Amino acid sequence: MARPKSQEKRNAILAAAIELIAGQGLSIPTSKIAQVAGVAEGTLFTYFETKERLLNDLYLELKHEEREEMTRDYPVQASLKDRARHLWDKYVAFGVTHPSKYKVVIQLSVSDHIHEQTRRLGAEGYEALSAMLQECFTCGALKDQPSEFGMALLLSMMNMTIEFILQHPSEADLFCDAGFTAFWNAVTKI
Amino acid sequence: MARPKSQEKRNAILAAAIELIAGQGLSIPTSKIAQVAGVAEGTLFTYFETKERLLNDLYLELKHEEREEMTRDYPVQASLKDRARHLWDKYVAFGVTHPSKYKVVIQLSVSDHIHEQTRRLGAEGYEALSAMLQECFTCGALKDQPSEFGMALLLSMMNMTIEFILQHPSEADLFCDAGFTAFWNAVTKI
DNA sequence: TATTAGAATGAGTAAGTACTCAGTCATTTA
DNA sequence: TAAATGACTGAGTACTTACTCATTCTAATA
Repeated sequence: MARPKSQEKRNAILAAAIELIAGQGLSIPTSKIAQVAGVAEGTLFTYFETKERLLNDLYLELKHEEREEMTRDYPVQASLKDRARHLWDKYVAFGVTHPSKYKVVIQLSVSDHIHEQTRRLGAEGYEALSAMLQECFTCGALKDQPSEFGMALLLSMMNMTIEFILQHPSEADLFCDAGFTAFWNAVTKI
Repeated sequence: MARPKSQEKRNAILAAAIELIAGQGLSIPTSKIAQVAGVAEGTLFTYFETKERLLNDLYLELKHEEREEMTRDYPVQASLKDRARHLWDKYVAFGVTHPSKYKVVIQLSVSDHIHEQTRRLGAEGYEALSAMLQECFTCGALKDQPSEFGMALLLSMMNMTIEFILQHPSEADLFCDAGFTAFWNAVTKI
């Protein structure tokens, strides 16, 4: 029987954190985040115990969004190549249309603020993707490698493509295509 | 006519910064760096005007070392594939045998501490590599892409390989090989 | 409507941090 | 050897930051 926390405020804090971290880096003060979110600094700490917790929660939130975006409308019945292409396009589109979110995930990933536990949680839920990759591998030059290798390869190539498009936005489709072709050749050719 | 600065002390400061940043991140205090380097905090500031300057100088130093390592013993007369393989092996070996240096470059790259000017300086000196890449492209699926795309692709695949090996050190050679095969297929197949 | 749990506030606090500077010392040159 | 330059030192300074807490407000229930 009391005032409930508001999802809206929580989202406002996370949104402010995204914009500020993308622009100014992880050392942005909590006071600034609260200010941009339109709440008092104390309020930030009723939603997130510590700044570290805020960063870890933010990381999970973004990873979750990424995964949702990738697997929305996944064409289960389509050919292997079309399914791979679907994931590729969705992930790249997510990064390109939300550059701040993309930058924040990257910054958090290489920082020392994200706990091992958080990383593990963020990497969950990719079973379908992993299975698909396994399938891609079966006849290609990488058929003896563990599926984690393929996953790492795919992720790094998608990230490279996003970063390249962010620097050369006028030919986004061209580079998205080129990136996928490179990946497909890397994985399926002998 | 006075006491000269010592290259040794400068190196000690940079070495301390590498180890500490690799382990604790960029927010490591200058006092700690000075302490580990075995000099007074004030001394650090006679070698580097500001912490930012220290980070930018460190970035350039590491980029330079990377490039030196890559191009040492470059087999100018060898086949295209052998030359590509040489660069691949040297770069990956550098990252794997100097994980702290590798981690620091990556952290600096995505941070907001490195100036545009510094980035440009760090990217200089890759003309030979760029020409070689152009040659790799000529008959492959990526023949219409700019050479920067190939460069970005190569770099991201090498970094992925280094990171994967650091997590699975027992089969380093296997993954180094797999990574190169993936790259070669990505770039030369149609 | 009255009660109450607990959300919201923001000035305050304790702990750092980058950088300074007055004094000391080492090295070079005249 | 003496003078002069500037490197070396580390306590001190000015500033920033994550987090607290006494107080005020709000909404859900009895």
